[in-house]
Amino acid sequence: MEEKIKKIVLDNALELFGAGVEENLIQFQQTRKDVEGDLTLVVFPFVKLLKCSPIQAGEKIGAFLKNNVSEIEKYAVINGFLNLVFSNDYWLNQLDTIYKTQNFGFSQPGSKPMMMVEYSSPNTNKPLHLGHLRNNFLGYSVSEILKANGHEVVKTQVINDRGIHICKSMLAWEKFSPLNEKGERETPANTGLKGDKLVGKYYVEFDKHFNQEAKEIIEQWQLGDFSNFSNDTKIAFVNFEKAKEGKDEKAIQGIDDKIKDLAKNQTALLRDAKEMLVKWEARDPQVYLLWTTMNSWVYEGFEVTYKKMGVDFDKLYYESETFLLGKDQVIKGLEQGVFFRKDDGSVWIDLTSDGLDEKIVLRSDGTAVYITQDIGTAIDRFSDFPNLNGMVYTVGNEQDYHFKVLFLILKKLGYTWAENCFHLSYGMVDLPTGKMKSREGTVVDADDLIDEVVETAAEMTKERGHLEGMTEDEREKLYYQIGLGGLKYYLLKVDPKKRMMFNPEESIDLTGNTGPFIQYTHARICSLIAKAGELNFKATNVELLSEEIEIIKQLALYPEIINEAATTFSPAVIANYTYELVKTYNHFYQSVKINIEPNETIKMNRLKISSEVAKTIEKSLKLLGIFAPQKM
RNA sequence: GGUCCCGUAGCUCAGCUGGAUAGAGCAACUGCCUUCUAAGCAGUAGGUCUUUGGUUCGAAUCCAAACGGGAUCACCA
Repeated sequence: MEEKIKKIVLDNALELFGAGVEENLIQFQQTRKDVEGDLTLVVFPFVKLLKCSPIQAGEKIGAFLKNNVSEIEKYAVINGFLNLVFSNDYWLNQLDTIYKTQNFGFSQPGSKPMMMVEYSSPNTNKPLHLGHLRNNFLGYSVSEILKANGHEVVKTQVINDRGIHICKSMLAWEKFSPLNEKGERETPANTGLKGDKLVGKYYVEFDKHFNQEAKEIIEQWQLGDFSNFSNDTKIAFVNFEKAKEGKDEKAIQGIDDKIKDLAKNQTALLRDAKEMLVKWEARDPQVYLLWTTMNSWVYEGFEVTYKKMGVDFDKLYYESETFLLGKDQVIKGLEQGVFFRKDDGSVWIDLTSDGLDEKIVLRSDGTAVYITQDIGTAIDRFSDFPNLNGMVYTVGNEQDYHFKVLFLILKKLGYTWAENCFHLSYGMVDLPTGKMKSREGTVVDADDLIDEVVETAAEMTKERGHLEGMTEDEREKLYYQIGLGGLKYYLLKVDPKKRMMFNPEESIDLTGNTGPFIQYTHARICSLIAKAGELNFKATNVELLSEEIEIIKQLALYPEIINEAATTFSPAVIANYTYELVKTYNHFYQSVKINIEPNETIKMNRLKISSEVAKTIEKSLKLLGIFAPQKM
């Protein structure tokens, strides 16, 4: 409709304004809710052209449009805004089009280029936590939204399964796990612990002993005993201690941290962990066996958690397999002159002309750093999927700089697809008590949180739900759908880019802008339709109420909303739209008779509207990874 | 310190490609279930859109600075 009006205005600009007009002068906006109208044209841009008041300009354009666009029934000018009112027929046609269109709002599958979405990408040394939940829900939802918008999508992750952090868990398990009566160390099988939890426990265990050993070393130094340490260490320590004199508390804290780092670097534990990493890289059979064993425990645990979260992946990449991939690319880039080598043998890229720094891409000993493998993995993915057009990396905003550098390097290496790589940079999740810190035990565990949320949903649903006729299994499933739906909605309704506050109490709320509120509206419509008897949604000629037009208006926006959510990679756009739609519908539901409407034609039309709302809710929730129960 | 992000009601968030009187939810207070699921609806109250300048017919929205908060600046990942 906007296009139609725009075209008519452009075609008749000479007659209307006595001059041609630029297309961008024609600005539409949604009519304010408190004034009558279905679409608003901003007339300010034409005032200069017409050399008259905004009101006169509006009247002139309004009269012209009313005479030339059959769907426009009337118009009114208020404060330089031309409010157009569309005819009853127009809205009936809109409703019928929405009803008849398969998957209204979605684009033809495969009509847009193939995209890869990376999300989750956890370390395999500890269980998933609240931060991973935001990451996973976002990545999964963005994938679904891109599919809805016509893209083919490959969901992926790169599993951080190697490195010093993994060795720490392994070492701690070997050193500190108690033996049972059979002489076995702790395993998921003999403890009943979930694999990722068990490995995580030993990561914490490592840290505990690590800190203890560092503390003892510092105490030894403070007594002036440097018998087991190098002269450099002694000098460094003495200098730090000197530097503390006369400083304020904050500065002293900073220096103490540096002393602690110094001590940590001297611990036997870290030395052993590093040694283990070297052995791992040399494929030492014993270390490799330990590594595959403990990783397999973690994967079993992760699988349970992913299933609970309702996310999945099409293709997995393992860092242990990809970490060397980038080295060849670096050598190639070195030949191309993209990179340069320093005297010590390390390889760098100079990004100062792009406003960034120099960045290392290969260590002096020839080993790969983090970004090296990311270069390799990206290129590898595009060769694995020849039709791949772009990639979305769902990674927290603490890595903004990393991705800026990565994309720039790929571009400089000559990969044109680098322009289609996007860092979906999401903000941290804060708790009311502050930041999550694993060391301080303030991390919210993903499994525990989901269990709690489902438990609460169960209690509330037993209290107020409509559970009659449901089996125990169906009830359990419903509690899960409501609990998890609430949690997902809570994490997805906020703009991904923004840091957000996670309030445990609010996350299980059922009222207001929440998942269960939306699910409830869906269930209520399902109940209406189930009780309505035989349905007949043929196009009819009825006089629509303003409440009904409001709903049709919002339904008609759906294609735009999906497109916006897809191009901005923002599930929040879907969440907020769905919430608005549900509010509009609930207002209608409470003030208008539906099933109890005596006029059959009007009743059917209201059910038709209700049914389209239910379908839209169901589709939207699915885009967010949330189920829409029929009864609750 | 350099770079980047953020600052809207008591709290959590929408609105930000400039447009009308800045919106929701939670919390507080009032009403509405003999009628389709009250996990609902209607209403009251709550604002210096951090501040100051600039651009503009028009600024929460764009630009600059200040203040406040955060992230990042490893031959870690």
